[in-house]
Amino acid sequence: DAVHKEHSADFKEFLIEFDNYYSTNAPENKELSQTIYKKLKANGKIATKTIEQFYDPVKNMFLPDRFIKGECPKCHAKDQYGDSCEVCGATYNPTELINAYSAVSGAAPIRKETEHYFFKLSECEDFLKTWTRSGTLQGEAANKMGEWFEHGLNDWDISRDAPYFGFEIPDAPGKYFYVWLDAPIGYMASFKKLCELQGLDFDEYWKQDSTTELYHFIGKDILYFHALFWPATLEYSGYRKPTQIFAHGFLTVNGEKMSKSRGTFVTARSYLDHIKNPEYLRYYYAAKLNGTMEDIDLNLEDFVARVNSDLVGKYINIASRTANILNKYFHGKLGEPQINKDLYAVALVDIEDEIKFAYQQRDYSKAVRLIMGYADVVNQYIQAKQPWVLAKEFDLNKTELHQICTNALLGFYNLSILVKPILPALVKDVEKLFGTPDLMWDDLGTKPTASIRAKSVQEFQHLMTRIDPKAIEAMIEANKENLTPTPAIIKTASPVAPVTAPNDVAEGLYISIDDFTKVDLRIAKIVNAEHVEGAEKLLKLTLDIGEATTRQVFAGIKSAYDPATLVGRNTVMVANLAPRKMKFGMSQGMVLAASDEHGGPFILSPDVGAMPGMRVK
RNA sequence: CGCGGGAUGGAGCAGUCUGGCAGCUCGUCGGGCUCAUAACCCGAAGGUCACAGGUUCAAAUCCUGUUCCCGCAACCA
Repeated sequence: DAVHKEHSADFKEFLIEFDNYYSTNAPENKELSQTIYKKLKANGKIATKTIEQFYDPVKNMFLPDRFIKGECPKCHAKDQYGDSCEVCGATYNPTELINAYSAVSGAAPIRKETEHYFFKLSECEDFLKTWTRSGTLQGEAANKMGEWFEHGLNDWDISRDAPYFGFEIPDAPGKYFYVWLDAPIGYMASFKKLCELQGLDFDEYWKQDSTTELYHFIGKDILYFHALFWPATLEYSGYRKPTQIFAHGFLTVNGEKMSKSRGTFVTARSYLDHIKNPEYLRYYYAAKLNGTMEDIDLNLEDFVARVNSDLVGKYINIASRTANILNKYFHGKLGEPQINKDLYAVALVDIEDEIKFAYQQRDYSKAVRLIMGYADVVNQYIQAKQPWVLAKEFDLNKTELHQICTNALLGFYNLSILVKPILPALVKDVEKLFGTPDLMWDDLGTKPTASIRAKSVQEFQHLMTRIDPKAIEAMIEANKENLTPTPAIIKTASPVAPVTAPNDVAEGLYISIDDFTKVDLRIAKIVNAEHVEGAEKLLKLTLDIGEATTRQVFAGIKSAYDPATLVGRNTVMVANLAPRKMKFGMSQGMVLAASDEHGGPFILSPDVGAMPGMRVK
């Protein structure tokens, strides 16, 4: 609920509107998920298979592969995960592990049979091959699908045993739908709610042969679910499929992954706190986005330059420079609007359709290039006509002067219509000034019906101000220092928050003080920290815990820390953890750090006075 | 050989599908203008289009190979 609220607020402030912003945890979703499941079952697409899985007898839960560890059956390395050995690289089933134990409780898992429900995806291969190549996906996305077909499609395990969250499977007590079954069904559920609210006919939109167009906008990381499982689910439960699926890439900042230590882990909230105006960012994204799956980069210097020169220097400035003359000489009234040949008949008509097409292709960067080209044309027009020269002999040139300013302002009016999808709030202000509410694409080239009002002229100059680069710096600094995680990363969000894994393990079990004292926690001084060649997440730390020799520990904190800033710090480590051979060398302990889905890791710092080697208890 | 994307003046990008004089914005330099929010207009410098080979009258563009970079995955004790 808290996350839902934060997302709602962020979307709203970034001027993203929903007819119905809903949750997957809704009664409509439960009902639809169960209905769809029953239809799939009636169509013979559901199978049950009894599989043998490890079970934790202490926690009373089945253990996913990655929660089981044991000795590698090939090379006999200790403490290997359930799916593959990191020492010799072998892959195997968890059932093959020697002396397996639960990573949750440490207890020896017992092998227990359990019945799982499968969606027979293997039978959908022909349908999916046709569907994914029927223009529903981008080229790159279709290529990616091709890979999966090459390997052959496996049946999809759609059930999870309790304890799990979500919806129980009908007639199968203790069995729950895997989240990715009901997550996309959430789209339908949300729409169903909207139908209730607005009296729409749900079936008309979702029936098999519905002619309504249905589009999904997703990040490329969840393509698998939306382009394979989802259409197959719909096809065999008697519903219509998406018209098209648009996947886009990830966002990097200054050419790299977002990073806490560099302060480039920019959340929607911290952007709003520091930069304030959401339309700067909307414009910048639009200027960079195209219809492919490419990642885009938020280059902060470029961001400031681009917004200031394009939006303020070119576009807004047209209004500013003309409105002032109108105010001074014509009481802020527009002249008789007429279609100017140079500005409209030639320059705009030429690009109007091209811009429209670019928008339709989701090639926003192209649309922006064309629009700004038109802004140049208008500025050049003003320059060529030199209204300030005409104004010197006002009586002689009155009519022409008025006409020029009117034409230029009409250019601004048309520009505003062109950028409205990108800058809705700004254009709303423009509409007020012209007295032409709800401008639409078809209004291009038409004349504003009302003259601007004299008292509004000043407002033209305040439509948008420049970004102060200091605000960017402040935001970066604040994100560096204030490592308190703020949720809701600016990223390519999916409409329904996908849930990743079950982690709500049943409560009620305590450890004894003896169990706790088994853990030897020590204050450790970081005497050296360095990057590890070839490792994406690891830093190699050399720790002094008051012993004769230092400890070498690999820690997965590279994403959040610059090694140089760590050297000399004191922190807390587990000193009696069994040494472990990692890909890059032995790790002799573990550094403690906090993290959750909102952020992290954050390593711990003792209060001043703690010395290396002191026991933590 | 795990998968995908990329490499084009100092920065950010277009152009590649469909081969035909290498383009846009910012920055720099020079000039103009003064209506405008250090804005706007004109001009200049700056690129062996990552590298090597091939096809062609002609290659940034098509083909082959190589290098480097980014994202995913893996490593997170």
